[in-house]
Amino acid sequence: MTIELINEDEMRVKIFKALADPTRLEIIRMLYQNNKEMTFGGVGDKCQTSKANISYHFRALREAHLIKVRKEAQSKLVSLNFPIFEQYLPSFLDTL
Amino acid sequence: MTIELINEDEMRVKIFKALADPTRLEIIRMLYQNNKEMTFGGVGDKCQTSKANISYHFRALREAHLIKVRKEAQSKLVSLNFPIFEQYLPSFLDTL
DNA sequence: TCCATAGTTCAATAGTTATTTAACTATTAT
DNA sequence: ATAATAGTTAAATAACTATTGAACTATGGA
Repeated sequence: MTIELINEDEMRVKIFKALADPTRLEIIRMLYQNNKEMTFGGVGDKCQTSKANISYHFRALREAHLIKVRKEAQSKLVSLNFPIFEQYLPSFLDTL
Repeated sequence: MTIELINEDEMRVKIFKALADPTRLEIIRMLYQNNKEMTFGGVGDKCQTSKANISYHFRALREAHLIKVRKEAQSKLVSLNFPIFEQYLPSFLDTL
């Protein structure tokens, strides 16, 4: 567990890069509209791309702190990290 | 003057790409805080990079419809396109 | 007309990003 | 122990992005 020391604009750049992709926008929208935790697989099934690619996109979202992930059995459960959206993009989710 | 036909998510991707850069964030913040039209040169002077590069960044912002530009004499005057921020990123500017 | 100012465009380059395939780890069930 | 399920990692590749310097266009002033 390493500590990241980045300033607010670096954070914004990371967040905007993470959101600047159709697949990742689709994931965010899915999580917002389902309004509950989903498995990586459950999300990935609805995006037509490889599981390796989904894993790549989840990493980008996680590194931007836009999602929270916890492990349960073989699966990983993912949900939106609302406070980050509140801080950096208030009301954005409602525009989706 | 060509017409662009892009859907909302393509628009979001374009906007997020445009904002995912420190120089462009700096420009947006400057325009927001100055709260008035500025010349390209006036903005560029405060960003330490070449005028060619500033021109490149302004193009990215303009293509994402985040700024409005009008020509006056030799100069170009730039200002924020508030309705787009309102539609796609409500309240974002206030977080800067 | 000639010069200065304000921006754009082009080509080159270095770095980054998205995607695929294949091989890997971890957990659960038989 | 083996197999199935769920996800990660690595290498390769193609496409895209940011930056620079030089050459260019357009406008205004001496």
